[in-house]
Amino acid sequence: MMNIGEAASASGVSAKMIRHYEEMALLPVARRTESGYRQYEQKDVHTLRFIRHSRDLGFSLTEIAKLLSLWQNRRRPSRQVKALAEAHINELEQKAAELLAMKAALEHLVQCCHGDDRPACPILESLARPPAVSPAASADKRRVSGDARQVPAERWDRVDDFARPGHCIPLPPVTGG
Amino acid sequence: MMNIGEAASASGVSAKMIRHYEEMALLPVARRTESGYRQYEQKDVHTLRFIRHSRDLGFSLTEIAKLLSLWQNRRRPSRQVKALAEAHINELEQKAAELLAMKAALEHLVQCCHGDDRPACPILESLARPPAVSPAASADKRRVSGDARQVPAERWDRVDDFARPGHCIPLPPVTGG
DNA sequence: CCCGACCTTGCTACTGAAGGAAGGTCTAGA
DNA sequence: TCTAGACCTTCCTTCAGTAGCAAGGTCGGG
Repeated sequence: MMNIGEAASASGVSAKMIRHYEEMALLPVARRTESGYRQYEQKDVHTLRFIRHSRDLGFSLTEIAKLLSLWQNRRRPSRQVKALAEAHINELEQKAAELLAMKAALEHLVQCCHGDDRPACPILESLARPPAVSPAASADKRRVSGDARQVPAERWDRVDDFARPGHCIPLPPVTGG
Repeated sequence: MMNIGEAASASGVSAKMIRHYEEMALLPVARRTESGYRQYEQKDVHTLRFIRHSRDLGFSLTEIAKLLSLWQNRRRPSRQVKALAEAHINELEQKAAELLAMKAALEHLVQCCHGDDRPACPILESLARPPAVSPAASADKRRVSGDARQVPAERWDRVDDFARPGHCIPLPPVTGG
């Protein structure tokens, strides 16, 4: 039996978050001493560790709730766990891919930029450039966009506008002025 | 001169976010009609596009503010822009690496899991496993963890605990029961 | 008995980039 | 004139926390 502080240090989850998780119903309501201190046992530390590890792997609290209930169900089919994990792997992969696409696009721009004392900068120019309008668009332009509805997406939201090859504008070499 | 809706559809930034950016001082306060409607011109649309493109590349609003001021400063050294971009590339790379590390750790677990109707599941087992305690730790254990101070970090926060090889516990093949 | 560490509840406020709803005003077209 | 819809403001919600405050209760040691 231990207080919340000890459970925290034993599990790697802060006391604050333990209370938070209890409130979120991710953890069962802790037993209390007469004076109201939360009491934990080894089993709870295991649960907290489980949560901590799951968060370290990027699972959301919703997913962790599912994992916990599978963990605590002795008759779970491991199929379900695996499915959950695989879904999460896909999320992770997709997010990483997005980041890497941004990185690639930006790297392309960076390699075009001289990065010297002159103001000419293809990075800024690209950021300011209107998106390449496909010839199909451009007709209707009146009466779009209600207030909070998402913008009609002419062709917004592609990173790779910036990865189009061939827009490195050669600058004259620095001559010293 | 146009209203916010038109500026939104012309720039790819929602009306909502235009107001938000104005409030955040990312945009100058817009002129208004007598009735209070915000008025925009082409120049503002360019700025909005710049912001939109920057967000597409994952820049934070803080970084965008810097980019904007460089963009609007005709005497900027492109060096500064490039430095900002390169710093962002590093952030992107690091975040992607984190996600991929999580993914790798999870993939390792997943490949250990039979994913059938039996309950045995190395994924759950690993999540429940205490972190491998380095022999150096374990001495002082009293008086840790104030309430909101971060946990003393025995050796929490490593994803790769889960990537340790050699804990695939072979399960007898399914025989049908 | 007192000190200091620990715990309690409950609140606020912040992060970042929005989405959404409520309730009111304005404008354009029929 | 009426009405749809664009616009206005303000506040709430998301996600998973972090951080801090207040104001108090509890526990152990000296």
